[in-house]
Amino acid sequence: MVLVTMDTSSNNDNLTKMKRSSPSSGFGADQGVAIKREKSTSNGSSSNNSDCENRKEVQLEGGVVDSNQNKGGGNTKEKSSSPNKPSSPNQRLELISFNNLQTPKTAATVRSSATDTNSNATSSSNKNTEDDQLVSAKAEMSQVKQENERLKTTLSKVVQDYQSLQMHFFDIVQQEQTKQKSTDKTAVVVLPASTHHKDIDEEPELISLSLGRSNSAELKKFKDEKTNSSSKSKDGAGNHEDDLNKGLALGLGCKFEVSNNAARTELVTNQRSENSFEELKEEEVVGEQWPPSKILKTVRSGDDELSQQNQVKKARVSVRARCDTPTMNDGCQWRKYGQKIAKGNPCPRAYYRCTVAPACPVRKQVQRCAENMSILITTYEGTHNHPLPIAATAMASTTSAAACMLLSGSTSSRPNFGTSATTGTSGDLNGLSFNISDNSRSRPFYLPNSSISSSPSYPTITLDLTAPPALSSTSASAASQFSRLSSNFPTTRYSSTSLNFSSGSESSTLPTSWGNGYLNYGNHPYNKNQLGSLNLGRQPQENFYQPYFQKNAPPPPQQNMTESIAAATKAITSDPSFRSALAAAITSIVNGGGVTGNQAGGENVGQNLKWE
DNA sequence: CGGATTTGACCCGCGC
DNA sequence: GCGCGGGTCAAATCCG
Repeated sequence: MVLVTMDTSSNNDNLTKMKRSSPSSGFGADQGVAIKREKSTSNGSSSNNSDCENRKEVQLEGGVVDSNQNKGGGNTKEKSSSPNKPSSPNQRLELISFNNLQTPKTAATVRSSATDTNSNATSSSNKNTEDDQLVSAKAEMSQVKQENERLKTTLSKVVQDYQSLQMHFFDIVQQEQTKQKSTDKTAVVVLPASTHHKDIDEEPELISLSLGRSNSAELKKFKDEKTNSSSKSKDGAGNHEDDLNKGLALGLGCKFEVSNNAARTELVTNQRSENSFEELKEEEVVGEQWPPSKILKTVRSGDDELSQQNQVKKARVSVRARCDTPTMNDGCQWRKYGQKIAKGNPCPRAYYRCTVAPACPVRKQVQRCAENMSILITTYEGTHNHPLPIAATAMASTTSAAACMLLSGSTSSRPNFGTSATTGTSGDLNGLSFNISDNSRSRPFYLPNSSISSSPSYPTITLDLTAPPALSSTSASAASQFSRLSSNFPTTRYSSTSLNFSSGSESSTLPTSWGNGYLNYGNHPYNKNQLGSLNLGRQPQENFYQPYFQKNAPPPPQQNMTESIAAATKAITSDPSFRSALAAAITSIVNGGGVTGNQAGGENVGQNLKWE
């Protein structure tokens, strides 16, 4: 609803898309109203109403309308010609707007009309007819009044929501501004993970989430920012209009630095957050003209890119899910380049490389769980440097955000997930267990096939979609097990995060259509074949959640990440049939910050959902 | 025939 | 230094 009130004209298409992609409602009146209005306008455009836009404004603005449009006998005529039950949404809109604005006048018109009719009546039967008409008109009027009241209530609620969100946003901006000033002026000291019990308000670092986009564009900026870092840092509280955009630093590339040079990490993240919004704008302009990396590569030194890529590459997201097929169909195109028998697992491990773009660094490993062959463990590594197929956006955003979450937890910016442990953190977000633990130590406890996460130096986040939370899942039990042991290992270099998003009593099977239709805007040129083979069973739900979170999740700079997840998971758990809870939750983090979805080829719904 | 897959060889990091 | 294991390469093979 915020979307509608903020920028009605520019988001019509998005609303249409959202409506198309969200056939099921259920998240409250706001969503329902948004859909209803959009439906009305879209229908109006297809019918004989050329002024549907005006009519929509009438509704949204609550009564400022050209009186010539609705007053007088035209309205009366239209009203009387229409049945009590509007035959179409458009007609209903007419009634609503008419009633909204012209109720007294129209009532008077009706009455006077009735009076005139009475005075001119020559027979009792004729008079009775007029009385019937009058009664009918009054009944209709009361009905419309009721609807008008309902809409007014909805509108006021929308305005209220918008204002509260706006206030929330400005608060966040102010906080970030304050933090930025302090961090710019002081040397950043990254505490060991064991000391990260501080409140989330003290987090000096923002999170840049990648949605599978190439980091080349951002890398360029990163480098530029890096070159200007000293001056900017000295400026401290300088003129930072861009500070307004802090907290929205959700870029399209996973830009976490997981390096030993923690200070650099801080610098990078701070600077990135400073200009991230500008980057988003730039990327919007660039649109689908991806990748500009070729140009940018010439500007950038190879070392920067390599190091950056390595840092990104180190973050891994492992997804455990039940799957009968050899690989999880995540919507992306992969080419197998190797296969190995890993130690401790009779099942071979397959290595895949993303082939959507020739130089895409993203790779994945696929291996069956040794203990349960029905469980497929897919480990993603790297960030896509190309626009992703629609079907792949969910997984990309999920893994990317999960990786960022992991990395944020492993660096100084550890979200306050429930109880904080020294190197292990666990929490419960609306029934979804969430565990952060030291990778190198927890693997033996957590991953049955620890070989899938080969290198202990890689921070790995594990998303467990296999076990119902009621039964203590492997990850949860392992993580809690580790939590007990974690105090023995106070130093953490990389952490491993386990997200158990199994919801309800359903032992979730693999959502083989990761995000297929998740952003369903029709046929996308990519992966038509894959789309055809995808399981469409959960599409409606997935379709719905993204717009919901995009619109409702507050802009989470990293301190709000936990809240975001909590809100997302709350919404998730409210729908027992929802199986792709993970994707939605992560997406809520990503999109809640107004990320432009360029990875989807510029067609992402969230593209226009920028906080202004 | 071109693209994808297979598979043995090779490289590299790590631990002993 | 050596062995082990993970990861990658690239030639061979397969397949549509």
